[in-house]
Amino acid sequence: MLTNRQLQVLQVIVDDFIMSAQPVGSRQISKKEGITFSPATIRNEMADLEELGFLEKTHTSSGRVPSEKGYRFYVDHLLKPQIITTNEIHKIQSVFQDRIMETEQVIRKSATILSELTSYTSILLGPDVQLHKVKRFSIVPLTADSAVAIIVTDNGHVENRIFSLPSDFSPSDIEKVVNILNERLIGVPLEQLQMKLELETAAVIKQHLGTYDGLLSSLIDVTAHQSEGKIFYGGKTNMFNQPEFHDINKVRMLMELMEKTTQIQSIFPMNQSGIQIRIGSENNHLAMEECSVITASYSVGEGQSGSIAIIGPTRMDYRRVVALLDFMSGDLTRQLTQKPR
Amino acid sequence: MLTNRQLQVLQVIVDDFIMSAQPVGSRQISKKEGITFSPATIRNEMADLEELGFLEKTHTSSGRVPSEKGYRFYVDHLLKPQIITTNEIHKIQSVFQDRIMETEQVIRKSATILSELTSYTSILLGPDVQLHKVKRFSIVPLTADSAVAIIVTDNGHVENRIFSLPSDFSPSDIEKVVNILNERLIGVPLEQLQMKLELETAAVIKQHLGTYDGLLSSLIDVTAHQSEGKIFYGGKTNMFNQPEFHDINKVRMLMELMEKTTQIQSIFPMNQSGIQIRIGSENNHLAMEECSVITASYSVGEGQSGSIAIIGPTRMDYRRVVALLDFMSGDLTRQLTQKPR
DNA sequence: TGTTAGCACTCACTTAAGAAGAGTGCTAAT
DNA sequence: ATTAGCACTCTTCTTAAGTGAGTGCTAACA
Repeated sequence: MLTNRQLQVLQVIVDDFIMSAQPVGSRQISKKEGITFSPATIRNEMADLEELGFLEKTHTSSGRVPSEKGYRFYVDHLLKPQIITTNEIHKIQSVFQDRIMETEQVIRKSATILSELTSYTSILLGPDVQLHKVKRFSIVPLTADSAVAIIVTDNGHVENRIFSLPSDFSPSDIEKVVNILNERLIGVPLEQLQMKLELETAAVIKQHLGTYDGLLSSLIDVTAHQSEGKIFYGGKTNMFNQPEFHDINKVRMLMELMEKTTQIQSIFPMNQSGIQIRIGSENNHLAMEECSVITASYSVGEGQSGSIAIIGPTRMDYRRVVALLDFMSGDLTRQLTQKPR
Repeated sequence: MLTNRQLQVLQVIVDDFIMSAQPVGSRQISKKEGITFSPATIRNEMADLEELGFLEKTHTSSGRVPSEKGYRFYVDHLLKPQIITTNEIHKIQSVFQDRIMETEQVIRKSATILSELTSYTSILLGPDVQLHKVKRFSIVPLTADSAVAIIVTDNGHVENRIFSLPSDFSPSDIEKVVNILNERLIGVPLEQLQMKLELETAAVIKQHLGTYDGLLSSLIDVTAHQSEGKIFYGGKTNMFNQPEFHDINKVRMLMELMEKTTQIQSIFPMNQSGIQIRIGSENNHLAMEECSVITASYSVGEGQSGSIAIIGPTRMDYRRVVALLDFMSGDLTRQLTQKPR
């Protein structure tokens, strides 16, 4: 168990290092307000804290730097919630000010604002389209042998895909198919669409139109390649401003990571609500060994949810980012749920 | 006018520097095959070439490096067309191998392949949607006071946008409007849509439905915010591999440039066909003072066209990039025009 | 017993100086 | 006109010494 004084020293060191990015020395600490004991005493405490694994030195005679364990402790026990300013609130709420109605636009703008507010990089995961429900099907023929299938979901999202038509397919056939689809599949969540189509609707279509295997497989194909939750970034280049990322290779690895959608998906914890903080190697990713990721989630109506993340150096301003993410996720949930989309 | 020997020396220097990124010395040149004269002679020629502005030194006693003017001359007069390998041809053509039909997917994949092939950064501008013609309108009501408008174009592109409905609007009203729109506006290019809507169709709608100013302005709004040609990148991080971009600030500026869509648009020459090469400061952009941009354009059917660009260091492999861009733009045009989309 | 002053020691960082090497420009010989 | 020879320049690498921030330990002190 840590003594009060040790807690105090740890807190000051982390706070100071977050601000300055420089190893913190005993003399420097002794000058902080609230610190009543001498550098020598602080050195003793620091030696203890280092022994316990909360602090590290960059070399034998440098000041101390928080270790991952130090950050973890700080985040778990020393993080006092911060109140965000009305200015920040206004800025976050400005996402909705000009009545944008597409969820996608809202998320995109949120990403930008969040990165501007934090000066870190933001990653927003769009709400999971898989849970949207079909509102309307339509098929628009383009040429003799191709057409575009369009699926509108209950919150106004539009999926579309071009597919090839069997050669002997008439406009009235298309109309029939569209009617069948709209009769049978409205209200079905996208994730179940393919299954329903194959198991239930296929038979009906065959019955009404003879066997149109080509069309069916095309339709199934259409439903198979639904886009997953899209990813939006804000402030990708903000990393360049962090002194710990003046090393080309670190920035490069991060940038490369962000180009790979599959890898980025994996930094979001599954099925976790509330604010999650992952520090350094907790991210299980080489490129992010010196990064922390703070995630929150928002939801649209019941069930559908997306995620917000801020990725910054382990030395990031946890207090502020947590407060901002907390508010923004709440605001997004509130606003996106309010108006049915 | 340059002598034959000067041309030869300039060619060797540029070729060598493109490969090695190191200043080229007289001794090194004298060892190249085809060079029959001594280092001393070469030094004399180099002094002349420098005086003429084609070469530069990095310091008093370094080897020579091509100047911008040198590259320009090289590109204009010394660039012998290169034949691309069948391997490269296959790779480029693989874009179409799995019968992707969405133009957007094709472009996206092309960007990736081009960056892999060149190890530079590729930027592809999607074909200009403004010239697509309306194939079908539809409006799908979402809630009592909102609906999504969908425009399908003749090549299968789908635009959609949520808008608010006047409060006293019935489903049958919507049907009427959709019918009117489809009767009047099919075949109209997107760029003229707003104008036609305001000038011609508005009156018809009013006549049939009484004055629905709210709806009209919403519809006009829908057509106003058409997405411009989208931008796709390939190999954004390839720049990190170029030795001249080991400087953090240069990479940062480039990355920031690529985040700004408006600025990126401006690197594409307007209304130019064929291969265009812009070297260094010819790009009129601070971030690209040490970059060259090679652009080509492709077209989809008649009229609509998009652009391809490769951005790399001024020291880029012009021969190869020109050959690849030339082939790819031709292939894209051929394939995208072939099947009506 | 906990706290603190004092001091030797460590290590990164900076500056200076010298040595090596690549390449040039000029002059004189071919 | 071409080229060999040579002095000169400038970068880069290495070594050495000096500086300063910060520590750990010991001994004195409250």
